[in-house]
Amino acid sequence: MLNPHYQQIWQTVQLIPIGKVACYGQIADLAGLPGRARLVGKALGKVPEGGWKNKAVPWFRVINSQGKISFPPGSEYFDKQKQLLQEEQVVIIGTRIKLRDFQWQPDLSEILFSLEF
DNA sequence: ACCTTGACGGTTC
DNA sequence: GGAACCGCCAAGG
Repeated sequence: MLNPHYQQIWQTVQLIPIGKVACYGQIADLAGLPGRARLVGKALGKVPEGGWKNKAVPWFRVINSQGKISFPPGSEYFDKQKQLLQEEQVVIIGTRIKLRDFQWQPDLSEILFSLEF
């Protein structure tokens, strides 16, 4: 039996559209876990390699509230995440992404329709 | 039951 | 913008 909170988090992350990003706290809120941004980070670190429910979890679309990648610059995962984002046209200036332009802004109906808690 | 660990967040300087 | 500081809280040991 896998941790139920992790599943909610992975499911929510799968809703982030291509070319958009979301921050940890935002995912926590949408997943019904307000105030648990750090749990989102933990959950993403435990994403099954082969995806979940036959779909890949786009972990790389989750960044912190300052618009930055949460891995140390220069680390393997930092570079990988940066590359994957750039491949879908997300613009990164220095180490920063303009949330104004690229943050996912889901509407209520979108969430209610796809989330089954 | 206690302690440590986080891919965090906001506040402040 | 950036660094220091503190609050947060489930998970896992």
